[in-house]
Amino acid sequence: MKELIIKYKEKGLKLTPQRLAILNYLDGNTSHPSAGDIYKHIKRVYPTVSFATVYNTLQVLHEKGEVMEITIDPQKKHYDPNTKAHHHIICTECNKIGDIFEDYSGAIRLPHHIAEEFKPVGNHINFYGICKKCQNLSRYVSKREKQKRRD
Amino acid sequence: MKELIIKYKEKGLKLTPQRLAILNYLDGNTSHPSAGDIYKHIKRVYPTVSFATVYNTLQVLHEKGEVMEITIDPQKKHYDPNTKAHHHIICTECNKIGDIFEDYSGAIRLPHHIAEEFKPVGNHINFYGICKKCQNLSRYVSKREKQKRRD
DNA sequence: TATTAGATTAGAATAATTCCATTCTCGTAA
DNA sequence: TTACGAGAATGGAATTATTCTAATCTAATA
Repeated sequence: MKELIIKYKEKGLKLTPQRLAILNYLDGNTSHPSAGDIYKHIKRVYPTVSFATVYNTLQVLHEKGEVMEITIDPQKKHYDPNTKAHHHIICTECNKIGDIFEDYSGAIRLPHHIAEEFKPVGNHINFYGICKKCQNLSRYVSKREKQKRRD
Repeated sequence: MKELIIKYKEKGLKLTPQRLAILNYLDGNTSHPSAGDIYKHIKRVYPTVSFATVYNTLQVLHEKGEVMEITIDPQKKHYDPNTKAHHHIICTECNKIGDIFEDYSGAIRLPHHIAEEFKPVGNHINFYGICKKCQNLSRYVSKREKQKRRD
């Protein structure tokens, strides 16, 4: 976190209280929050914070390579402050996201004819599964009802 | 396509002109259209078609396993009538999506501790790259300007 | 050909995200 | 310190994707 603040300053970015709160919330956070999750959390401390600020900050952080934008939930983006290359698994029932730090880089090379057309810049594996909790719930709760339980 | 119609009927679904138009548009389509793309196209033939019909049809097709929902573009879902397991590459400049039919299934096994928590149901690799066209364009066009060129 | 389950429609509602104009403030230079 | 200016925060409107709803229609079959 300290380093993040320093890095932030080095890049000529202003450290406002709102930004600090967002940085603090993200630091070490493994819950893969959405912009809305972050907004809700920051709002507790800064009730006047605007969505635009959250999005702006996330955009800046993303541009600086300080957060990962996760495209795994078709409803919305999620964010991950862990920028070490890794992958994710999402529960198809409750949308809970888990981290996967296995290194598959050697195993998922692009086929030649694709590499000829696209200059590769990265990759990300979306795994889909059903988490323990939902495996149990699904015995008696429909998916629609579980949808309602999502925060 | 023929088979799809038959399958469609077998499942007790009505074959309306709008649905047929959507099925026709999707059949063999490798352009990974979004719901909006499909809507725009069908509207030419059925000017009164509603977005709800497009979404309904896509949902039905998806439930029946006849189209793949692609979560690679954070802006919106894309659809792929090719339901053979495969992966995708997206151009980070123009969002063009390409297919990758390489089989990586043996190479991307879940780590044990994850497999213990999640019952696996699938996976999908998102590759990111810059397509030929954008590699050339990028010599003199900013990303913002290219954004505007997206259809 | 009448029936009806299921499909279509327009439009409203919702949700995520972006945009914009105004106001504010952090960080620096005097 | 203090004043300044670039960049940041704000509220609210606007956009975009998607879902919902209630009324109307129609494909398929009896």
